Amino acid sequence: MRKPDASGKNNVSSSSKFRKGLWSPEEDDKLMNYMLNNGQGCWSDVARNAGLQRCGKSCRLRWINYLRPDLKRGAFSPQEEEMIIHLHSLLGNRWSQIAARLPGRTDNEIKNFWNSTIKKRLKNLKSSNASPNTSDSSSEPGKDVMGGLMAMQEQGIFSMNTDPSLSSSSSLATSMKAMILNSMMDPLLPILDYDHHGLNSMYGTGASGYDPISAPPCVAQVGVLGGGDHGFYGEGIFEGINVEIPPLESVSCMEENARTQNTQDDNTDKYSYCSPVNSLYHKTCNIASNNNKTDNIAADHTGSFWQGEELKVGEWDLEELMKDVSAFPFLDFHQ
DNA sequence: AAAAACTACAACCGCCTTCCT
DNA sequence: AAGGAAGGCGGTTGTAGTTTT
Repeated sequence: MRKPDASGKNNVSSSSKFRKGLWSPEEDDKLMNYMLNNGQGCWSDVARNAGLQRCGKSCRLRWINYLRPDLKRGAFSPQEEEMIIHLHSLLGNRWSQIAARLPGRTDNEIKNFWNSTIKKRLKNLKSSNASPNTSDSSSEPGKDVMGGLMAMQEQGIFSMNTDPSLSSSSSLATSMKAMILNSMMDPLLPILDYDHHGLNSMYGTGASGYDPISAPPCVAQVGVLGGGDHGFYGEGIFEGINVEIPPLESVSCMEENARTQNTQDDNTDKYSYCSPVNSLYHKTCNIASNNNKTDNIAADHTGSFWQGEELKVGEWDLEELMKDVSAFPFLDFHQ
């Protein structure tokens, strides 16, 4: 942390007229009062009009990460932890999108939490789970995966639904377990990159190039770890389950819905995206008011997930997915 | 008790996208 | 269409506080 400058004289670099470093209580008061009285406008105007020697960016950050009244304080709950792990397995390091689904939490907070706590925990888990006899794990990754799931379940990271009717008869469930576990076990691999085990990036077209933003839609053939060598798309068929996943911003068809919802929400507090889950998508639209198409995915309630035999571009609906965790029978977020 | 090591997290930086002129 | 300004985001840094040695 940087030292706050109580005098207000220092921390103003000679090359910039703006103050840097920790915010003093006086600055916080100024910004808070201004925001509560005037609301958000152009951030550089906010800084100027509030009488702050800060750049607009700094004010924005301070407001979003610290002063906003709807922020939750305190430690993450176990449920939030589970949610973060789960969302990270789906979204990678897209902290803002993860934060948008955790009311009252900021991307910075989640990012810090991940880097300081979860990442370490998973790393420890991974090393403790790595048995001395590792020869089998490379040839039978599925075993490794299930072992890891068990270990994480024991440590309370999440619980597995052990109902055999759900876990053993469903190749999809098995595949999803493996997918999520893989990303959990190695947080450095954003989603999947299991070239040699039949899994590959769900998003990218390259073997290891994870770029969900630029990558075109691809067909992810959900298979079981330890399957063939053909990767996650193309010719490799594992269990005949094809899931076409669009890049997250391929949602032009959703924007109309988002706009409609925005209209309804015009009178709501634009800064408050702390809301009940069932209205989270409304708020997400507001937060995404700057045409953040990615977040608008969350606004689509007309899309379907796992409903059709083949999902089309634009039907990937993460919010729907998150809303109904029963889509993931192997994960129990309500323990 | 003091020093070293570690942890948590606020804030900055730089890049990218979007908006406006 | 081009260019600049502003906003948004993820990565990284720096340090106060805590724990360990």
